[in-house]
Amino acid sequence: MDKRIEKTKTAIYDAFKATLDRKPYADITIQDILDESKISRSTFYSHFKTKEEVLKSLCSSIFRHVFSHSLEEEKSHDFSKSSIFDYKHLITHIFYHIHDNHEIIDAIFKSESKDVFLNEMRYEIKDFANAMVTNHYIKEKSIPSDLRSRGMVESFIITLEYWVNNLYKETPELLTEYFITLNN
Amino acid sequence: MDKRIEKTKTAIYDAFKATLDRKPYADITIQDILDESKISRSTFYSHFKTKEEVLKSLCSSIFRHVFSHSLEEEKSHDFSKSSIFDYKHLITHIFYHIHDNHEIIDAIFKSESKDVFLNEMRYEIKDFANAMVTNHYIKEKSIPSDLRSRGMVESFIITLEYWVNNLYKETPELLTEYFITLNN
DNA sequence: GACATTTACATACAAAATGTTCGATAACTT
DNA sequence: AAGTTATCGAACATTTTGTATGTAAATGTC
Repeated sequence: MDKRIEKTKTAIYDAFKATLDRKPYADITIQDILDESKISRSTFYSHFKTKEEVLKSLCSSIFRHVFSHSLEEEKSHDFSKSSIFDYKHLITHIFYHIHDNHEIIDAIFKSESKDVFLNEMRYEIKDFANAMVTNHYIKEKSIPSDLRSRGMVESFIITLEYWVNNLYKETPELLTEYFITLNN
Repeated sequence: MDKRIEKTKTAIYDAFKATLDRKPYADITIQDILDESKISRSTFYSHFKTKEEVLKSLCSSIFRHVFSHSLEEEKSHDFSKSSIFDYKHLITHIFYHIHDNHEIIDAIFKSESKDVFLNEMRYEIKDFANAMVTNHYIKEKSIPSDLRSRGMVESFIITLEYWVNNLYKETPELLTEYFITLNN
């Protein structure tokens, strides 16, 4: 990968973050990002089409870090054979690594871009939730399994939201307990 | 209230809905709304500042209808003394009246404006969830009560989402059962 | 280290969207 | 019927967007 591309992209990301600190997301224009990053207009458009694309790309890069680090620290990645305790560890790890990125996450949570961030997160943790449901809730017939796994995704989200709003006072371990409780 | 104001506002709402049918929300401009509604530019700005304001206003008008109708059909409005069965009836009513508005809701759910809609809904049902939690989950100490009620709000949302995506195949009564199950 | 390729840059530009102002006209309220 | 208020339409400056240049600089490859 060309170094210049990475340089340009991080410059755009940084400019976006900086602008997000002093302006609501809706008011941010591409022009703002150009001014802040000192990147030329034509260069910007050779990488992104819209500011939404910048935000999505930024969010997915955050999640790449969070999940790659979380999975690294898990010995077993074979979720088809894993127990509920493996999930607990994994989830706790995820909370830990989310905390590593709390600065940008705090900024995003204050803005209207929060929903874009959360939707990206829903997409990323969808498969985990499906695996958990199919491995541990098979017998339950009273509710469709995709609804159950959507509930699991949402439980994780609101637990995270609670944590962020509560200034990360709880430990990741306690947060995981909350998450488990929300899903019986 | 001046009739002209209502006329203008519904013209703007209708134009917004019509435009949403053929364009993604992000691409809609105020100019589009002006063209579609035949409302003059200066008139628009005397009512709304942005298209986001239009959307929010539209959403809250939908909820006003849904909830006012739902509450009308409930005999007891005193939630501090109501049982879990009263809530079941109320929730079922809400699902019924949501279905009455399914056309615009379907359009919104397909667009990026879905999040604005859902946030408006979260705000509207917050108090119900709080009431349900404080009346029926008092003893539970294993989880903060505001987290519990946030979970209740989100359970409602994903149940609704499931319904919409499933083309309203289930009855409101069954939906309510799903909702209850998601909250133990 | 020289070379071909890719990227970034500065600038310019047309088209579109935004937001505000104003006086004339029409519709509403009381 | 009179006075108030909303709409209209047109004009306008400003901002934003998106694209198209040719040139300079950085990069990866051999």
